[in-house]
Amino acid sequence: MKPYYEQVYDVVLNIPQGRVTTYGRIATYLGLSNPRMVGYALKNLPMFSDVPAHRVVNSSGELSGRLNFSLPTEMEEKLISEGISVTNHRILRLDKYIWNPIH
DNA sequence: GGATTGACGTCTG
DNA sequence: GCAGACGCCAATC
Repeated sequence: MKPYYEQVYDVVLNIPQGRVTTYGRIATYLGLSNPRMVGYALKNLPMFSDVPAHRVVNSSGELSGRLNFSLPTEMEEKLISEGISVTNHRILRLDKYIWNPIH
């Protein structure tokens, strides 16, 4: 069994382009009792990694973790370049872009 | 080893 | 819809 944070990475890596998911969904999918663990795992994310952490937002669709990125502005641009409407650090039509890990 | 903090979510009022 | 309280686990001090 992988450490919980590696499972988080694995789920995030499976998020298709142009789609996003929430901390709670990842936590529920992995059986984590606390969604906060997902955020902690992403916080511990190595700087040189291919994990698209910018596709993970909170339940409101807000980019709550953008300040933790080395380049917060680039994070928004990535989402926009993937076809996701982002305004005021928030995703519009979140229910349209939301993605379930189970799939 | 106790207290604090944190990319959060859900329940209540 | 918004604000406050609680929960839950891991890392850090």
